[in-house]
Amino acid sequence: MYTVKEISTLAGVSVRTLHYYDQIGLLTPTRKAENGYRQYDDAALLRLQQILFYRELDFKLLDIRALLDDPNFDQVAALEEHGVALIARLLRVENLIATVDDTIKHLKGEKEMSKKALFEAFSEEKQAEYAKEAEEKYDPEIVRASNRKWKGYSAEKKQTILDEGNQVYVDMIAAMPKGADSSEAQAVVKRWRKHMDYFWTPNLDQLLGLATMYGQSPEFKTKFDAMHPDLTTFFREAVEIYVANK
Amino acid sequence: MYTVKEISTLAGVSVRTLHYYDQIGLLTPTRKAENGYRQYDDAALLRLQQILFYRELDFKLLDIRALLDDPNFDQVAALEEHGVALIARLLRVENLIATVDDTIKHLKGEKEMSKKALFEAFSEEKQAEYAKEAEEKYDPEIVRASNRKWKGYSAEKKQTILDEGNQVYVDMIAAMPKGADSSEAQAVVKRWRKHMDYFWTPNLDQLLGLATMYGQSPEFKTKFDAMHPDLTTFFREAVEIYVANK
DNA sequence: CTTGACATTAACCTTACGTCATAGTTTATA
DNA sequence: TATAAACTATGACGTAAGGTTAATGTCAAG
Repeated sequence: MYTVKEISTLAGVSVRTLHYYDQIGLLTPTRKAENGYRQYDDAALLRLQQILFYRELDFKLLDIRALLDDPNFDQVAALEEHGVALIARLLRVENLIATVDDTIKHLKGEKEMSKKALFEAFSEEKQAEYAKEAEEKYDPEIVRASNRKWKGYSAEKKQTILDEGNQVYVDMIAAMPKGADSSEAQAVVKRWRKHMDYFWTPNLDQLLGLATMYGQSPEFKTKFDAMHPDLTTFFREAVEIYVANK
Repeated sequence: MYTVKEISTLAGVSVRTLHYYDQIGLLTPTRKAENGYRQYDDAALLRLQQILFYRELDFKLLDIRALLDDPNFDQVAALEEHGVALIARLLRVENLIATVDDTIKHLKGEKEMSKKALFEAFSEEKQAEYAKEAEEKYDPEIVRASNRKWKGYSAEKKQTILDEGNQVYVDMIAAMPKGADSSEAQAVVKRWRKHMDYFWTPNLDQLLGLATMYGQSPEFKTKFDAMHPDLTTFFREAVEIYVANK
């Protein structure tokens, strides 16, 4: 048997919260001692864990109560639905982070930003985009598809594609003196994106992730460094700008 | 001059919200017409945009008011601080998504899970971990440091490191018949992680990201496929298991 | 026998609005 | 021009999930 304090520290919730959960009938103590003290057993503790789990998923407490008390409730369906919502949330947070970064740069005078760009992160279209993208991202099928795509090419085709890739890097080096934000560099990024399409179709986030990884893997770094010492940095910068300007 | 309704639809907020913002002095209308109607100009619209921006970052409305009204407020500092909080949020959401996936599998009977694993996502240690990781992730210095590290090696050293890397992949292929969760495969992953250390020190998230990217970049995929057709898939699986077991 | 840690209930406070209710104003239409 | 539809205003209450006192009771240790 645990006291409120014990449960409180074990589960990391406040005593007030336990009182409240008792009050709304979400988690009633196993029994009450003569002195009126609440007492909880292991089953109660487990139930609390479940409550916390769903609470973290932004379920309302009363919904959680209904869910835990109704044995007919389809937990899997509810979770899957919430999984998509979570991915949308993830995308929104990622977008916010990018906006924060951009705004800092903007305030430091390192970056020009239109009012539109500054605030489009929470437009309705963006929200819809998050939702759509979330559904795609949640589908593991999409990853498998990209693997199938590559496997479908013949050996020569593969070689052609790789050669085309190398040409992109060569052109990128040529564009370096003009700056990462030059139309030349941006055009190369665009071609690179198109090139990636032979394999899979990365979204903007993934595109940036790829460019970043190019600078973070020893193997790649070596190859790029051999072509030009500043290529990885420049490449990432150019992609960053490309992504920022959508 | 805009009416409440116009602003409301333009900015995607309710009329009630505008009333409320007026009430707390966060966004007072440019002027009030004789009939008492609120009227807003473009400046007000811009201020509303700023309000929405900070609101989205979870600032309290009264803090936003203070922030926007005080010209001495250090916006950059506030944003940077909030950037870290946002990354922590991102990590938490990522963890939640993983937990949801696992829980679904668990409910479908596809996966064994200890009670501990089911609920560790919101333990205090985890929260602390998020915060710490967020600070690291947010610090751009860390990226620059990894570049410096690699540049510091001599040419022979670099070659040695790359050879060691290839040896890791060869050993990984050798471990394939035992399964991705075999101690052999896991040991190779551990070595790979250590190997990466020559270049930078990825955290678990980044490790997984790297393994994923290996399967998503044509260049890498080609190299790996040449060694063994299932290497990328197996490699990622093994890293996934490694990361899951921390 | 006192002190400090812990327990109880009760009641008000909080945030950022949503939701009526009531009433005046403007605009579109019959 | 009458009237309905649409918009505006203020005021007041409601909400979720507890936080924050306050007043009081209980228990183990010194």
